[in-house]
Amino acid sequence: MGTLSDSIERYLKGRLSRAVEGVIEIRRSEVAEQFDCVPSQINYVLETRFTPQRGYYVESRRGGGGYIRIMRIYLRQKQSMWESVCEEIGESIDAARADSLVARLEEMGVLNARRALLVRGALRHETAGISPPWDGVIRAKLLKSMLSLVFHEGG
Amino acid sequence: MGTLSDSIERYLKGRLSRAVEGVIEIRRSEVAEQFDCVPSQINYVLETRFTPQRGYYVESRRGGGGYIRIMRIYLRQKQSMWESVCEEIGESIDAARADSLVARLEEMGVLNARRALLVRGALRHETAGISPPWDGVIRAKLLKSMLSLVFHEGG
DNA sequence: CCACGAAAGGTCAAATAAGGTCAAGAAACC
DNA sequence: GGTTTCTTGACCTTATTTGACCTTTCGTGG
Repeated sequence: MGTLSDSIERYLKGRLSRAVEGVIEIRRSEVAEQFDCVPSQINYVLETRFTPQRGYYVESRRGGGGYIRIMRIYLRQKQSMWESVCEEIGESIDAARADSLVARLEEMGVLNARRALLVRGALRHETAGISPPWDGVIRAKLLKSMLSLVFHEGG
Repeated sequence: MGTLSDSIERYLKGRLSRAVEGVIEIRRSEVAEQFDCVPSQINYVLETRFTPQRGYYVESRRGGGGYIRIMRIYLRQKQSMWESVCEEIGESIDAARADSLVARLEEMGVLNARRALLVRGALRHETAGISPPWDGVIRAKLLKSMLSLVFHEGG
């Protein structure tokens, strides 16, 4: 199912979710061997899927006894989360950053799969054919409006 | 029998109706091959027949392991209301018409008081300082995006 | 000390594998 | 006959995989 990168991503997230403290330490070469791929493939997965934008922090050390440490970053409570989300969106946001934000909110359980899809769909549909820099401005407005419904619903 | 596009549409809807969760993932090139046409034909079918207005959401990924994912949103009796609301909003809508639409949806129970307030707030806030005719266009996009979340929620 | 080699991980670019866009021409429909 | 919808193809953008080459760290023998 999916690409090699997807499998590695799933594997790492699986280990992370089972890890206390939300931190794991891996050997790049070991993971590469497990998935029968070149070591730099692991870097690729880390760079594309474990970014700060998506709520991960990665650090590493080279040399003998080297390692890669992956950390899950937990966010604050709902009230301040809405504020920080607004701040992150700002007056304009590009498609990639918007996507990462939606992915992160989905992983955090703020958006279920269905809503995440609707949000992504609306962002794409409503900004189609609009050229920079206005697409970013409109995307920001749409995102803030839709998420305001989600964050402020219920109690 | 209709056109090639009709056949492709029927084929995709057939697969969708048999899919659990109402989601399918296709390979554009594979479907194109099945119907012996160019790949971009698939895009045409998706753009013209699988729109949010009609209750479908499409997303895709390029590159290795790329795919096109199509989701059916079930609306039951609300489907026609959603369509007519979309039509009423159109590509642009002025503040007064937007307000009365929101009021009407609130009276009908589609929007509760809290949400109606959020929608009005977002419309006002996000179009403030934007001069005609763009305020109307943005208002329309905001309204459709927010209402899509409301209309398409639940099962 | 210090140099050096082994043991990590890092970088970058090429090759490959998708899907997207757009406009021109053809067909179907008033 | 004109308008709308469909079909095709040339060209574009993005994502993944692989490999050659680079840098950092640690331990050890001189």
